[in-house]
Amino acid sequence: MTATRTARERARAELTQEIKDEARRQLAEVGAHGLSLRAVARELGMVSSALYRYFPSRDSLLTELIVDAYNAIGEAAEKADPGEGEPRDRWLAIWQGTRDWARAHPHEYALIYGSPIPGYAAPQDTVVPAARVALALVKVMTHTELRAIDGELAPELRAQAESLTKVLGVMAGPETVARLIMAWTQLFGAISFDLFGQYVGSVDPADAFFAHSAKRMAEFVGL
Amino acid sequence: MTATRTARERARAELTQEIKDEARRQLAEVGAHGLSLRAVARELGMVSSALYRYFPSRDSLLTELIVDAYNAIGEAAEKADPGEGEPRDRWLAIWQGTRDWARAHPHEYALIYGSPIPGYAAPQDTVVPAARVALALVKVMTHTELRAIDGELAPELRAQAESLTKVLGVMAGPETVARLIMAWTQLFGAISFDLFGQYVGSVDPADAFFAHSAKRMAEFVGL
DNA sequence: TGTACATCAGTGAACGCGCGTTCACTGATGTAC
DNA sequence: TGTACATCAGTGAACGCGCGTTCACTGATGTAC
Repeated sequence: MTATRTARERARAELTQEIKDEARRQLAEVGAHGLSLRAVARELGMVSSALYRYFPSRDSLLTELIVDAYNAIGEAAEKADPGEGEPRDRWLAIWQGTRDWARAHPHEYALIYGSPIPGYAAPQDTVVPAARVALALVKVMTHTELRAIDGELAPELRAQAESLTKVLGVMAGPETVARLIMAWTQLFGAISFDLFGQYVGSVDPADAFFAHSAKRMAEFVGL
Repeated sequence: MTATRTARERARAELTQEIKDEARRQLAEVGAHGLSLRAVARELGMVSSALYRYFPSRDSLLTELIVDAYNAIGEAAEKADPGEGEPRDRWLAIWQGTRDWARAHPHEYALIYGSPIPGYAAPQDTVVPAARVALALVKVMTHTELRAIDGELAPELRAQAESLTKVLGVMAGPETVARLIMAWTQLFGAISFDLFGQYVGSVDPADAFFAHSAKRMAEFVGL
């Protein structure tokens, strides 16, 4: 009976989700290092050993949370992109959407863009989700007539840029590719500085400054 | 007897230093959250309660490590600055010096520029040391004829920039000040992305890319 | 210079706590015939 | 449709561990007269 088997499987999927949700909630309070299986189980009214039916270890739960967070911020970036219209407007929308998600989920953001967790090695599963925001930005530039930018590049950087050009399929010279990576760095640098408190005393609140950065970096990459 | 009293005080100062050094060493292995007073004491051949003669609590030890780290990276930036010559060269030297320190002390860097530690509130003591790198960059621009840059700024950002102009005593318009903050963000954004592994798959190793960023941001702020 | 006293560093035991993970188990859900 | 068996979810006790902090104490170092 497929229907009955599905019932058990559905229950399993639901509880797996509930465990992750509760873990995310606790993440917000105590951070990644403080996340405790026992506390999660307690909150769900289960005994701690029951969690091992769903996750083989604490690390595997953490890994799933990390992958989920990358996907969530990536999806936020993609959904913010109107997909048509002025490339510059699309670019700005993606910047805003990314920042909005980060501000709404500061601890999940810290989980993926903050300090690495010592003793924890990011598995291969995180590579593709981690690239989604960057790819959303690249996508805007792919179907666009870019202002050509020249510049001298060190041979090492030129090689890296040219290799990226192939992978990304972006129609741009190496200088532009390098600037694109700078823009990507600027995006997350600004979000991190804002969320981690470094702008206190200079541009806090950082909304206007962030919007300004988004514009300047659009120009900077030739949009 | 001043000499004798000094002996005891010197012993105290030395042990305080040894405790901090050992704590720094362990920080590199287990991260801030994993730093344990008992482990530090064990390693120094003391009993854990003895540490309380030197630090009233674990948090106070952490605070000192944070302040020390800000001062160390600030000093690295200041020492890298030749103090004379072409402003652009000084700018590049400061960028390199800052990154070099960060790469040599990745965990101390993560302590100050990584995720905030949940439940830990940075005390006022960190504000001044935290500004040293930024101030080193500002200093280069203070005694320099800058290329004037115009641009539209949102009123909120304009007000923040003008207020900063006064505090920093920098001879530059608000657009330039905003760009300076972007450069500062770019500097630490790039270091963090490098150290935290986000450049793997694109510009790893990041040496050439970082040097390139330093140059482009120098131009960007008008140097 | 010598003695009585005060300060301070370091000890060792204890308090009370939480953690990840394993394991043998019970009872419910699902499967095969 | 009914029965025998297999799978799976969740239990509860236990293992072995480390943590921050307190407290009464001993003995050495420094101070005042």
